[in-house]
Amino acid sequence: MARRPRRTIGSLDERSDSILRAVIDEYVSSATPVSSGSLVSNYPLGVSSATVRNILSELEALGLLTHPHTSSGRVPTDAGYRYYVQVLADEWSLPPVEQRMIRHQFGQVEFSSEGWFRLAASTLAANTRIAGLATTAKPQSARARRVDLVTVQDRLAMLVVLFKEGTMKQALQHLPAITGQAQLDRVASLLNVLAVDRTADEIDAALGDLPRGEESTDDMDLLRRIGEGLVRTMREFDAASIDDLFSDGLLNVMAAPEFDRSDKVRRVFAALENRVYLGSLVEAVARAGTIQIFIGHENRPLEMQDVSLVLAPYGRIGHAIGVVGVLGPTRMPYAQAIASVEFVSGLMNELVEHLYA
Amino acid sequence: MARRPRRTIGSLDERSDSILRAVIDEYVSSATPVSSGSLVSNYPLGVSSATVRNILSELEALGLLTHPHTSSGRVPTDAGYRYYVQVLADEWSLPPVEQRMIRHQFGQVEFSSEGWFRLAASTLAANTRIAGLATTAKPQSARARRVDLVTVQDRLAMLVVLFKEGTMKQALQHLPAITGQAQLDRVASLLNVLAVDRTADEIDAALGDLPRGEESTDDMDLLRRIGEGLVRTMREFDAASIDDLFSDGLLNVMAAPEFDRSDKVRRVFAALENRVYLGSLVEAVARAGTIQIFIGHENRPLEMQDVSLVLAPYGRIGHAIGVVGVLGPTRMPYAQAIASVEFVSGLMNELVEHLYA
DNA sequence: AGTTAGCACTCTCAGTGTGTGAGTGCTAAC
DNA sequence: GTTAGCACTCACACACTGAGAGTGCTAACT
Repeated sequence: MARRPRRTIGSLDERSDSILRAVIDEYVSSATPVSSGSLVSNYPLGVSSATVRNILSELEALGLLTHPHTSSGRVPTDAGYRYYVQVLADEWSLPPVEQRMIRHQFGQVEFSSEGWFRLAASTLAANTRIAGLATTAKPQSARARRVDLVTVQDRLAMLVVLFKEGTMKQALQHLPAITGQAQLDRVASLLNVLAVDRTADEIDAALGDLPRGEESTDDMDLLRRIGEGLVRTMREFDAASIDDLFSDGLLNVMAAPEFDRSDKVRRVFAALENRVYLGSLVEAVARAGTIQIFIGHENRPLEMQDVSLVLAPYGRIGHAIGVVGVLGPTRMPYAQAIASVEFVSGLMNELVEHLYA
Repeated sequence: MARRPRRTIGSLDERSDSILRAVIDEYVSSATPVSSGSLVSNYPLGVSSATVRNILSELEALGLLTHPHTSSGRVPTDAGYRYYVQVLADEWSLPPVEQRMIRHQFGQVEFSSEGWFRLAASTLAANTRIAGLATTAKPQSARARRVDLVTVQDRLAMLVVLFKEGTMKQALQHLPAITGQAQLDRVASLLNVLAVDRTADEIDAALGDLPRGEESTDDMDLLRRIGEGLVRTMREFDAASIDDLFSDGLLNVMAAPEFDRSDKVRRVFAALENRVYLGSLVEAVARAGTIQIFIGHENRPLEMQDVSLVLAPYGRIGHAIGVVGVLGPTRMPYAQAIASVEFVSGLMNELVEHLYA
């Protein structure tokens, strides 16, 4: 042990590193506990299985590996994966062929409000063989780009808000009196003057500044009323940390042997349906401004503790931000996942940049 | 056998009916093969288990029941369920308390493009303990209610189409030259004159009728170009038989014992992700104009052959039609499912009627 | 000292019996 | 036509077994 540098958590000697890397690579691809013997025969370690065993038990003492039972091979712990992504996996990058292919696909798809997000999710799923996720780009405080009013019934109108970031919302508006499309058009153009390029708070303020009192006309009343509806709609939009979530390849995850029984799968799905935790992750990623990895027990909710997520933000800091990433069993190909997610988020960045330059 | 009326498929005698009903009810709630003994002790049949056994084997000979193995109880076949929904289950209806509760919930929710559909799906899921489904109401040939053009970049505009039925689509439009919002507004109002209340084909025809040749102005060129984009967008919308599909309670289905292994669940999910078959079902239901039930092997795709669907249309025939329904294991509470689906589809009918009167 | 061969030990896993209980189908009596 | 009685079948749970994989330890080697 004197010939090798001393090891502490966060910095093992080179040989331990390469053995840990080998264990994880092997386990990720085989999904079965890996034995000392299989390591020496499949990896150029240059030592015997006995030596490997010694090191394996050191790694186990450090908490990076475990033992399902006495006579079985080693399995990485969450801490092992964490060390792997932190120290061992920072070199990998997506092969240029794949990069070109993905770029090409993104070039193909027409923008259609969802097209890119679906594509991002499905690209990630196809590339990593686990689940791909993508959220729409959402600003902290959305700005209106255009507001429209359309009659639905005598006293019912549809308010359509198109945001600067490309998404839109619609809401029904009850009207105090029978109102024709002509009047709605007038009010809509007033509302546009008031609202375009503004946030909910700014529109609210502008509404307050409107002349009040005697000279108030029908149009003015309606403007105020619908303006309030607009502010409410925009505030609702602002409040959510995820606007829309696209996923693809959940079937890949279900196919993993760790999810052979459906109750395991169910837990993951339950977690995905409850947007609260995902929202908090998205916020964390947006705040960090860079790729983040959440491994197994690092996830708060019990039902997410045997999955890992790799998430990266895209968009413009301070403006609209969305997140793309993958979700899979803790036993996932982290290096590849990281590379893919980083590449796709970079691509999404370019697209956003290009579209809203 | 002389005292009882003769039995053929489609009309059993009363006692056989009630025993079949008992078998199915029992199996639906217990999920285990039901024995002659459990029937006599849980249902007021008034005969001994031996007699029940005789009838059970008759029902089996008719193909309505099976035997997993010699010494086990009976399990309904798909044909058994079919007989059940056709002959035995036509009396059940939703208790008034539930009806009021559901009505109330629908009253609560603001219309927000998706609200009702989500609610329909989740109501059905909650009520039947299986998965609820709802598609948006989609016309065969959509009519535009309003068209909008918004600048995105110098040579890029967003075309927003709001349909009469409440849904909307957006698509990017490349422009031949740098174009300001003012010009886009002019073109949009021309386009509205041309397009409002018209179908894709009608708009296409109207575009053809536009004056051609020398006097063509910038606006006219743009109008033609964007009009074509509009027609394309509308035709795409028309082509799909499902616009949007909302589901809730898939977790309920996963919890069923028949889906304990995740590969079974996977098949169902795969089937749901592939919209083609679902689209064909939706079309069948819309064509029939009334509730339709698809049991197990009656479903074409292999991966759907151990689930059943109960689907009912809503909307206005000839106009927009959507579908609500449930999906669950073939072992589902059909009577309750039928009642719930019929009630919710009725409710959706009212809402549509009210909104687009 | 670090490394390695050898070996005993442990534990899973697949295969095999075995007994029990549930549930049927048949038969003969009612 | 119905039913009690009974033989028969079969899944299931349990225990046992041997084989194989893989470890941890020890003693020898470099």
